[in-house]
Amino acid sequence: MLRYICTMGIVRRTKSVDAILEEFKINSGAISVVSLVDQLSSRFNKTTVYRVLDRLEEDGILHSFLGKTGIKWYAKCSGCSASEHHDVHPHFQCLSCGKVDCLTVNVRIPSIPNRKVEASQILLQGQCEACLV
Amino acid sequence: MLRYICTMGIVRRTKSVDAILEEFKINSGAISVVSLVDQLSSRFNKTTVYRVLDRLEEDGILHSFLGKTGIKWYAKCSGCSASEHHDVHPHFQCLSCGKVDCLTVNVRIPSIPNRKVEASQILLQGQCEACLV
DNA sequence: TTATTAATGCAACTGTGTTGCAAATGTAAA
DNA sequence: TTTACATTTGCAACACAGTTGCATTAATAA
Repeated sequence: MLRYICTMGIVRRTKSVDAILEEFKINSGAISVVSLVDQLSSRFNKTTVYRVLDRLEEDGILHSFLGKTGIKWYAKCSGCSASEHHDVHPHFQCLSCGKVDCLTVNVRIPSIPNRKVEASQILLQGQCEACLV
Repeated sequence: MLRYICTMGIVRRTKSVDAILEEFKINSGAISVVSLVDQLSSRFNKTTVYRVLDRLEEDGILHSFLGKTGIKWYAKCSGCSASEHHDVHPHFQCLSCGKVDCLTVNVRIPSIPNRKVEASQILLQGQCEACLV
């Protein structure tokens, strides 16, 4: 009974779920919601795209973050589940081609006196492999 | 001839410029544009607030960054000018009281193979001094 | 096959930020 | 002080990302 195991996110395997997961299979990097809505606009309503992405994130299949301009991006999670989310890695946005992806490097956050750091969002920008001349 | 020295940002010392700088004198941390527009709504139009903040940033008096939800925050620069911007420090947002400020710590960004990192935005979240029980 | 309920589409909305333009205001020079 | 004029402002309308309510559609357990 799928619905009891997974009460928060995806319950039914619908065409939109498949289509969105397919996009993340084709594109190994991160995808902005804007481009995803645009890409799928002939087949699905933008509200649907937003809601499916929400549910996939709840299930730990995707994770989201904001790009430089504040728009939302999603990328596949690796090693995450609905209960545990291990994605505190940095993201990298290429200033030439615009491509965004996850970095596997670990950025050490120094301990801050008198504060408790509980989460971090790190966005790096520069030139990606393909754009480095 | 002020207007020739400083062609990009603030040229005239107007009431709105004074009022906004005053807010940053009162509040030592970062201030979100939303709260600033709200705070000053009886005296200035929101467009004016946005434009003055833009100009103060151009002159290197303030710097801006995005909070967790993608809204814009401004904080006073220290050691910056219109030509050189030294603010690549992390920002800290308290999850309890919502206060945001600049951290003086240096986060070392490890070099990423085959990529050139040119900029970084680091937002840390947790408990600030006042909220740490 | 049917009953149930999750998922969808649509339209209208929210919130943040932007633009064009006429009117107001600050400032250099007379 | 007054004048001249570019900068700054307010306003209204817009742009854009994302959300909400609700009736309809479709996936799935039985």
